[in-house]
Parts: sequence; C-alpha cells; structure tokens
Amino acid sequence: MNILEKITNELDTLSKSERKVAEVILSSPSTVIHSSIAALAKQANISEPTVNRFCRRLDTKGYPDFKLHLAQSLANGTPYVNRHVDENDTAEDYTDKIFESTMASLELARKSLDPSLINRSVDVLTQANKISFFGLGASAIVAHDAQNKFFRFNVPVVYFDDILMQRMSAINSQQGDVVIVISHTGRTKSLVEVASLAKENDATVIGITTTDTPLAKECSIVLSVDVAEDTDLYMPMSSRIAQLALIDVLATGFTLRRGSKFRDNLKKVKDSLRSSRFERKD
Amino acid sequence: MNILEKITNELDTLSKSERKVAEVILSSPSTVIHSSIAALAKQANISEPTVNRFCRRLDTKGYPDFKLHLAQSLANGTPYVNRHVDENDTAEDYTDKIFESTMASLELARKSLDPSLINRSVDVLTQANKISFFGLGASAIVAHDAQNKFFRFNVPVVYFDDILMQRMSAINSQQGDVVIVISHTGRTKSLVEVASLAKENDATVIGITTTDTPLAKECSIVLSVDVAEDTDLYMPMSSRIAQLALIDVLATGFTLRRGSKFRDNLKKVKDSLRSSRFERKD
DNA sequence: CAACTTATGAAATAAAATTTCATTGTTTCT
DNA sequence: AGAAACAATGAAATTTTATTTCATAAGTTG
Repeated sequence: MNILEKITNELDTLSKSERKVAEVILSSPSTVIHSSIAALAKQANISEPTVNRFCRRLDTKGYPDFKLHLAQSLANGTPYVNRHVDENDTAEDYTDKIFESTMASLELARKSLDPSLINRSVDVLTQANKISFFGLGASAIVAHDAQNKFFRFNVPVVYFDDILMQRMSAINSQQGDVVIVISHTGRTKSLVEVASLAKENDATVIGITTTDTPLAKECSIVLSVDVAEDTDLYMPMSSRIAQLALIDVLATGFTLRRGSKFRDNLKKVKDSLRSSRFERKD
Repeated sequence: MNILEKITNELDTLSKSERKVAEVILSSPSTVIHSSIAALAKQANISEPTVNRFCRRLDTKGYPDFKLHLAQSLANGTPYVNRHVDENDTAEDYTDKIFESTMASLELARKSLDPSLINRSVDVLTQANKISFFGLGASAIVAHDAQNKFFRFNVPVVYFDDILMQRMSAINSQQGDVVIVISHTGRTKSLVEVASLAKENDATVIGITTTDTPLAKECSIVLSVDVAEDTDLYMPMSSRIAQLALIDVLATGFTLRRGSKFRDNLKKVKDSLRSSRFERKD
C-alpha cells in the first residue's frame, strides 16, 4: 500500500508531535527521502525519537526503512495519472498525456478483471466449435483484431461489425458456439439484443464490457473492463486499448492451454508470412 | 533512469570487486534494499569501502542514497526485464504480465516519438484533401481504427487492408493527399511498394513504423514507434497498441488544431448516436 | 623489472539512528 | 481541586551504520 495514503489515513490516530512530522512529510515527500532523521526532526520542530516512533507506528522497521517505503511510493505514485488534454497543450504535452492516461487505464482495467473468469473464458474458448466476435464502432476494431488472432489458431472464427450479420449469426448459433460481444458502454441496443438472441440459442455469450451494464446482464460470462472514459462525450481511446489487451490475454491463455504441439503449428503460420517480407539486416 | 539497467550497462566499466557487488545486487535486488552496507559487503566477499565506491561510481551520494534509487527502480515494477509468459503461469500471472508489458511498451514507444514530427504530421493532416490509412494484418486494425476516428472529423478518409486496393489508391493519389502507412516490422514488401508509389505521385507519406526500416526510408515523415516486440516470432501485441495510442495522439492534435467550432461539430456526431443506446441510470 | 597507477581492505572516524530514561503534560478519579 | 496513573516527549547515551584515511597489494607501462 502506498505509504503516503497510509499517512493520510492514520493522521488522526497520531499524537500531536507525530502529526507535525506527518505534515512535513506530506508537504514535500521528495525532500524527505534525502533528509536524515535529524534534519526532519528539526524541520518539524520535534525531537529525533519522535520521528522514529512515527515511523514505527506506520509499521516500518525504523527511519531508514520508512524512507525506503516513501521512495517506492513516490516512484509509482506519479506516473500513471489520468490527465486531460487542454486547449493550449503543445504536441509534446498532449502526447505525454495521452500515453500516460492510456497506461493509467490499463492499470485500472487490469484491476477490474477477475482471473477466475478469464480462466473460465479460456476453458470455454478452447472447447468451442465456433467463435464469433461482435462489436460496433470502436469496439468493431477490437473484434476485428480478435478474429485476426484466433484465426491463426486454426479454429473456426468469424467477426461481424454489421448489425444485420450479427443478428443473423446470433440466431443461427447453437450449443457449443461461443459468442464474444464487445462494447465499452454496454448500452448499445442492437448489441444487447444480439447477446440475448445468442444466449436463447444456447451459445455461450462472453461480454467484454463495463460492470453492471445492460449488456453485462445478458452474458454467460462477463469480463469487466472498467476504464474511466466517457465515450458519450469523448472519442473512445483507452477503452478499446484495454479491450485489446484483454484479447491478448485470452489469446495467450488459449495458446497456453492448447500446449506445445499447438504452438508448433503457430510457427508454421508465421513462416508462411516470411517471403512477403524484406530480410532483416541484423 | 532505472538503476538496475544502469548497473547492467556499466558492468564492464567496473573493477573486479565492484562487479562482484553488482552481481549480488542484480541477482536479488529486493534483498539488498534491506541490507546494511556490511551485510552486502560480506555477501559479495569484498570490503565495505568497495561497496561505497561502487555506489559513487553510479552517481549516487553513497550507500543509503543508492538503496533509495534501487528501491525506486524496484517499485516501478520490473518493466523491461523478465516479463515473458511461461508455460506454467496461472491466469492471474499471464494477465498481469501482459498488462505490464503492454504498459512498458507504451512507455518505450512514447520515448521513441519525436513531438516535432507529430506536430508536422498534424499540420499535414489538417491541410489534407484526402487521408488514406493502409495496414495489413495486425496493423490493418490500426488503420481501421484511424478511419473510424478521422471519419468523425468530417474529412475525406479511407482505409484499405487489401493489397490491390492499397496499390490502386496509391497510384491515384496526388498532391495534397496524405497517405499513412502502418507497419510494425516496416519490412512488408507490398506496403513498402505502396509507400513508394504514393510518394512518386506526390502524396505526403507518413509512416507509422520502427526506426530505420525499409518502409521508413520511403516516407516523407516517419513517426517511429519503437517497441521491443519481435512479431516474426510472436503474435503482434504491444506493437499495435502503441500504434493505436499514436493514432489517438494524431486525432487529438487534429481536433486541437481545428479549434473549438470544429469540436461543436464533433458533438453533433456524438448526439446522433444517442438514440441507439439504452439510457444510463446514473 | 623498476616506476607508476589503480584497486582494495583494515582501522579510524564520522554520521546517523535507536534506546534509555527522566521530565513534562494530560486525563481520570476521588 | 489535587493526587494518581498514564501518555507524550526530548536530552543524553548507546548502538549501529556509513565514510574516510591510509597502508598495502595487484596490475600496467615504459
């Protein structure tokens, strides 16, 4: 746990002098990691033993150990924050912001995923007779990408980004088929209907969507990819990237489950692409 | 900079005894941050002053300062090291690894991008008569996504993931057209040819590819997205995600350049999608 | 193989952190 | 209100840890 948060949380369980220490630390943590216990004590106008007691109260071994924890909190506290682009940003500014908020979203998405559900999904996928990926708009490209990946595995796989085709395909689905429906908002009417149709026809429906959405309710398995992005107001960005990362996870799980013999087969597909490329010089 | 990498880099500038220290540290950095200088010296079978000299050679103030740096490097995860999925990983393991290496790749990709070239690309895009996105395989979905985004901007945009269509389109391009060619390897023959054809026909060719590849040589502007991924051996994963992030950057730059009036227009497109969705309850 | 440079560790010193303990301030009970 | 009990605090002593000094050993060069 981040020690800065911890200090904030326990602020009221601290004694008066200890709180002084806490305040100095919170106000400029990066200075503190380069200070000795004496310097910090002076800064907070208290004695050295008080600093030491403060450290122990936060479950660290002592002052040096506390500094270590603090340093670590600083190292991963700053980087992946969701920052919004503004009007006057330079190219460098908005590039950094977009990359950083993408990384922040991936972090968030990972936390929202339940490994046991991923495991079950992989189970289901490896046993599927046929796999279909459905998405619209930005999620269509995720479905497209998924088809690309699973196609290499030599399993029957299709993808549709067209409402009618999705509907027809859903109606024709049957036991043993897996339908993966992708939607960030989980509120796109036609996709929710498609999910429901597929389920009625005994297909296993896996939803890649946000927790507690209409789509989620129609699915057999929900892989929740929660990302702080409002695609009603902004262009879809990190949401689809998080979805793609999840596709990578599923594809990876799939190859692992299929075992090494299967992976030899993958290599063949790769080799067949060789001649379409210029040789590498290295 | 990550101090573990730094140790690895400077391994050969170190003296014999110092290298012993380095090895002990690299083999179990997380133990070291809880060791005193004496303990580390003993572990490496050298004297305490040697440890101290080692620390200074790495531009730290001394041993405690070195430990701080080390702690911070460890806190940032271990992005570039050892994050490959292996045979016996659980679902949780490989999920974490994939998300982490995706984030690491985004970090790397961002570093490889030159903001001034992004700026120039945005310039060119805002002034284009027509924008085409070309990609094959995994990069096709990036092109697809780009079309999706730029389509909202109400500019003439097309995308092709078919060799022949790309060729024809390239041959028909003219001054004022912008062609964006996407390829991680930069060695796909037909795409390199397409880039070259488009350039001969006076289109501005922007390449989204790795530095110093055959494709890069054919482009007017190269947006280098360097990612440590060998798509000859593995499925494309982080490479396409980094490319997508770059598309987001370009799209963002585009909207910023076009000004606020233009953004009102975007809102209209958004609103037109509303009725296809279930209402939100929140 | 001398002259010189660099690397290394033992011991001395310095710095930093921790413990001990006496004092002060605070609460609780009569 | 005032004494007893308790918690908080810092000065000083102690211990631990890190750094410097310096003598010696191990290489290098001419």
